[in-house]
Amino acid sequence: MEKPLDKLFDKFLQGQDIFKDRTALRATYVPESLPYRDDQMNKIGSILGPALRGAPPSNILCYGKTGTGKTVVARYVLDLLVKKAKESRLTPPLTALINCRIVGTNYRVLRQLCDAINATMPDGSDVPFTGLPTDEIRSIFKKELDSEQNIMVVVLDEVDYLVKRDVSQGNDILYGLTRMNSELDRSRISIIGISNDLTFKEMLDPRVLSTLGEEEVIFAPYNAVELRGILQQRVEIAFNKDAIADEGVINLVGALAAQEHGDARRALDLLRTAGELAERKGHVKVSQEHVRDAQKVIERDTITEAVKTLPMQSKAVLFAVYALADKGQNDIVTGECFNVYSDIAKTLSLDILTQRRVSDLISELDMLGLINTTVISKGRYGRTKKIKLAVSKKQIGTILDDDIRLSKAAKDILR
DNA sequence: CCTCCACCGGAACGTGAGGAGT
DNA sequence: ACTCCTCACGTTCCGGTGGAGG
Repeated sequence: MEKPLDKLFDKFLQGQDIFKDRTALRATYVPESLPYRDDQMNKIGSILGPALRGAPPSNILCYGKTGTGKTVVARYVLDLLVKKAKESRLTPPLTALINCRIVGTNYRVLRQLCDAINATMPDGSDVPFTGLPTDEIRSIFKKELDSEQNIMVVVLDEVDYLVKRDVSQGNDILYGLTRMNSELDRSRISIIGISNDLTFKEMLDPRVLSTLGEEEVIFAPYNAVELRGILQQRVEIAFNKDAIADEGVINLVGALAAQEHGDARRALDLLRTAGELAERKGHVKVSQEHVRDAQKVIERDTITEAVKTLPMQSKAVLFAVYALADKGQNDIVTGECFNVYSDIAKTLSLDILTQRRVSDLISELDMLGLINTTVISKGRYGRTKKIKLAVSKKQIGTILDDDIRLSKAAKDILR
């Protein structure tokens, strides 16, 4: 008698795996060479170079859209710098890579920095997640760093989030970091800021900008040809020979990603998902069909994920927009949205938030890309935000229906 | 040209959870 | 037990504003 799983596992045993090393397709993977980014690498390298002789490098700001290789270049150059220093028996610079989207507050940034240099509390215990005054953690960090003559290179990935979340606080954090050099005796810090947002500079305090933006490096999006080159490089590491059906597969992935402003991360994601789809279906080769399916899967997953992880109040607001759109309303404005939201919140026995707050939630949904909003003026009839769903009604509908509380409320609200 | 609507969005403040030190 | 932190999430208050209609 044949067990159903036998066949499946046999396939894996036969070694007809599609992937050789799928980590090569992940965003965190740093390949041995980075094609098309020589200019940027040289520039960053020449700025950081003095660190090898113990001189403090200038601060750098890197700009470029997502998936243009900013982070990977920074990683690559830093790794190489440390390696070179070790080879020549010099003290390697200390490094820290902080993602400001995740580590978004002054305290947490400082804590990460402490972690990176193994700074500890006076009694030797680890620095706590919370509880200390920020000043204190700051001085702990300074003391530890200054205990020897150190050069520290701090990479602040996605710095724009720091400032966007709270302009004055974000500026404080950056100002505090740039000013720290004048408070240190022996050591020096230099900062590499990485931003997706080109307008980010405008939000910066001039004092911060002048020190932080001493040097600037621009990362242009990859074009379709370059994307193909990158894919080619990774395919050889990630996939087994002949696992890709034909040239067209890579061309297609490159073309699709090029449409998305040349996002290489996206391209690699697409390729990996396509490979996984093929693998799961038991196919031996990745075809263009798989790539197309992968694109749908990725899009659906990101939206579903975004909606599911939304706080209840935001879901209620999103649901209000959905309900209005479902009724065939074209011009949804904040006022209406708030009214419908109030009803929903009531049926769900949620607290009813103020319109001011709901307005903020709407802006958040906009930033997440779930809705689109534009501020319009209707003259005599006021000024408001026009709201549109940014994703298909059907999709939002099915996701919201999955939420038991919401789907119950839906029956009451939708007519 | 002026008015005035219906909001926008900044600022300051309050609350309560989560945690540390004493 | 009590004080002192940070921080997410909300509220209150309010000055600001693009443009249809008088």
